[in-house]
Amino acid sequence: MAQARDEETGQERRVRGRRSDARRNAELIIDAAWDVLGRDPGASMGDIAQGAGVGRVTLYSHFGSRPELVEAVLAHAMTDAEASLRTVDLGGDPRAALTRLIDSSWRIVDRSRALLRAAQDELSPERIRALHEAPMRRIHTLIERGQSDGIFRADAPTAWLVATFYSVLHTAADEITADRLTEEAAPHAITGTLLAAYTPPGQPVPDVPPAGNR
Amino acid sequence: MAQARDEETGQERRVRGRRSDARRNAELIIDAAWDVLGRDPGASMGDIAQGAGVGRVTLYSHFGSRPELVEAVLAHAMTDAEASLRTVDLGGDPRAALTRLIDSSWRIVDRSRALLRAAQDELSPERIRALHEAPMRRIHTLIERGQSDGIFRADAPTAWLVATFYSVLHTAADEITADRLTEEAAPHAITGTLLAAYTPPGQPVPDVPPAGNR
DNA sequence: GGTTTCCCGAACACATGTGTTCGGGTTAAT
DNA sequence: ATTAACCCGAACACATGTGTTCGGGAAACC
Repeated sequence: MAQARDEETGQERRVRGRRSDARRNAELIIDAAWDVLGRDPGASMGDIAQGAGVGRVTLYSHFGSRPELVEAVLAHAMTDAEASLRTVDLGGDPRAALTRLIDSSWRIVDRSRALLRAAQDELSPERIRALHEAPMRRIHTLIERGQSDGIFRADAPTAWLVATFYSVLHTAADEITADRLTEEAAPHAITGTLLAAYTPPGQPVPDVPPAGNR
Repeated sequence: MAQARDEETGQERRVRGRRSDARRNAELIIDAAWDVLGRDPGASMGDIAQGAGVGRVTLYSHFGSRPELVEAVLAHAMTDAEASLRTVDLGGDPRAALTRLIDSSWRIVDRSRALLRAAQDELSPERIRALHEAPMRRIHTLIERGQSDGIFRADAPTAWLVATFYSVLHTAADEITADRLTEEAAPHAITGTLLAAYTPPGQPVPDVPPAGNR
């Protein structure tokens, strides 16, 4: 009794005895970790504590180890992403839906790229994939619908098209970082590439819809 | 005088006084590093020395630091890749040429993926890109030709299509590692995706040519 | 066969990070 | 106002890695 699932970490904690400043600090730490790891995937626990304006000991009282913290941060980021993607209408024409999804996804991917790298150094691939599950399911479902409608190519597994989706988004993020792609040009490049990649053989590649009515 | 560019590292070394076992050890070390780092990007200098059947001190007498070694290994791998790609005929129909290029590239990418990760932890992005220059130029040239022939889409920068090429190849490698894609299915998936992604808007997506006459 | 070059284990100095313990001080809760 | 929960600097133990020094022994070169 007197237990509940913590909304962020999913870990069980006593709620009765949890003081308000402790709860606030846990959030400060997660936010700081998101920020610091987002800039430098190799940042130390000390760096993160400092970023949160908190002692290193305090940090360890909330998150027992580095992997534990990284996992909490990634989970938090995925929850955020899910919340943002939930507002996107994935109905109607699959191609239009895909375009909308890209528009509201690519910045998120861009921002959490370094964090993902930190996670890859600390967490197992299975764990990372599990944490990605919620947002990934949205994409998977959309692509699957497009495939059964004959709009997206069905001669490749859905999982492959999903992997391609992430791949292109991450590539765009890398190209932006390297200053070979501007933020303005990114959505057009991504959308054009993916709409084409998803077009069934024999069918014409669609034009990228203009930045309006999305 | 009495100096020459070392074929592998590009570094200057006295040639006159270089004993044969020393030269052989340097090669052993590079080979071992390729192998060990290819399995674990985080492997230590000690691990690599052991893999080469050589003392750690000997390793340091050949490569002054970890970044120096990693750079030499990556350079060696790129030279190898170049040699392999040089045999590919990139003339004729750009789509057919692309297919041939993929067929002889994707395994190489698959095998040097972990090494690339090691390099990313040690070398600057600019340095890594510079080392990739030779093989990348082949792809760049081919894509550019396809674009000016109207076969590949020209509404995106050549650099973006090149980035997409690498991206899809690396994704396939990841999917193979995760057992979500078989080695047999990989070439078809990669080729199908890239041929489609490169098709100009309005034109039909080509079928993937069968595994014959390449 | 003499000389130079190279090998390489042992040991060292150093840096950096993780995770824990201690103890006094602070703050939220009732 | 009292109590229990929490903060947090300092110090510690530990692990792991890098790069260097030393010195005897082995191998290559002429």
